[in-house]
Amino acid sequence: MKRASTSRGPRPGSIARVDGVNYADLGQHLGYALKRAQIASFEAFSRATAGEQITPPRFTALVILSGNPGISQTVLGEALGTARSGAMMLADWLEQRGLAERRHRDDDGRAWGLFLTAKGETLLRDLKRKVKRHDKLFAARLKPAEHSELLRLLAKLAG
Amino acid sequence: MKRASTSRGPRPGSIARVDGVNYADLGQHLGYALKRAQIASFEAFSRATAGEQITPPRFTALVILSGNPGISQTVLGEALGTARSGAMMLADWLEQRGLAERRHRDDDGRAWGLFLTAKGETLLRDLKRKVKRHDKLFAARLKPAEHSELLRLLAKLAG
DNA sequence: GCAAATTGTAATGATATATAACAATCGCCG
DNA sequence: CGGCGATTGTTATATATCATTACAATTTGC
Repeated sequence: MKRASTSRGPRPGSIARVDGVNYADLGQHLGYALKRAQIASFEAFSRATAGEQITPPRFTALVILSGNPGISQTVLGEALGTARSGAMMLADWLEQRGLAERRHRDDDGRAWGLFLTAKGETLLRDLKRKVKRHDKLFAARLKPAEHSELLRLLAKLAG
Repeated sequence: MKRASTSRGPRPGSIARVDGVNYADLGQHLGYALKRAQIASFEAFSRATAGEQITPPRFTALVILSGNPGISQTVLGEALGTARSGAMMLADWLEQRGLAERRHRDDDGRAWGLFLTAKGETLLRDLKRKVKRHDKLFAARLKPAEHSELLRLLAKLAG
């Protein structure tokens, strides 16, 4: 459906810094700082994946499928932090575009295993490259040491 | 409406690390790391504001209103990164609980100025204290120096 | 075998938020 | 002064995401 982008002002959700507005000590709040950074990162992601209809959850699903061939939809949902039904819709979406497929499982008649197709693998490789490049571009404001330090701190924070 | 919280497994959206799942190099992606950290932070925020129906955008709106008395709804929307209609609903919500009020503007017959009420100021003071305390608690995994370094890097990243 | 739990699925609902349309008002420019 | 475009607040509508609930098929444990 492609985002319209006909809007004039700052892109929705961008939390732009507006001139003349006093933001008080908002920057001291971890949550606010994280949100702002995440939005900036999301914009970089969008630029990287322009054209394709890839969202962060879809990208994550591709990565996890690639690293865990035959994973069940329930486990995929847990890994993504969504309800089973959410994993379902993701799987449907991937399947419809021929990026993944469901295969019957021998050991369990209820469950289906999810597998990336060759097309899915190819797309993922391409996406990873683009995302990494844009990540680097986007994080160019940081020195390399700062970049890795940030990743370390975020991981530590997320526990 | 208060979240149901009847769910059994990991809280939706938590992106829990699931045993036996291979996450590949997901942790190297800034966007993923940010999201995970933000979710953890959001949970801390929810704990801090349990009882009240305060969401991060509402909290941000309170802070901005406090620092910018008489701000217009359009500017508030820009500062929050939402469409005007979103700022509208936020203002409605705040007004309904007596936390803010709209006052006519002398200089512009179309625009309304937004002001925190005394009740709003009081609530904000209380919230700030709680949020700050939980932020610290939540960020306890980081050393104080790391905490401030993280804030600095995030701000630098968000530009 | 049979009850309970699990899996995938479908239908529904909630929520947040963007988009579009509209009236009132302002500001500019002739 | 008059009119036209832009802006503000507002409302209604659409959309996207995601949880919740219910259900059939199947597995597992007793």
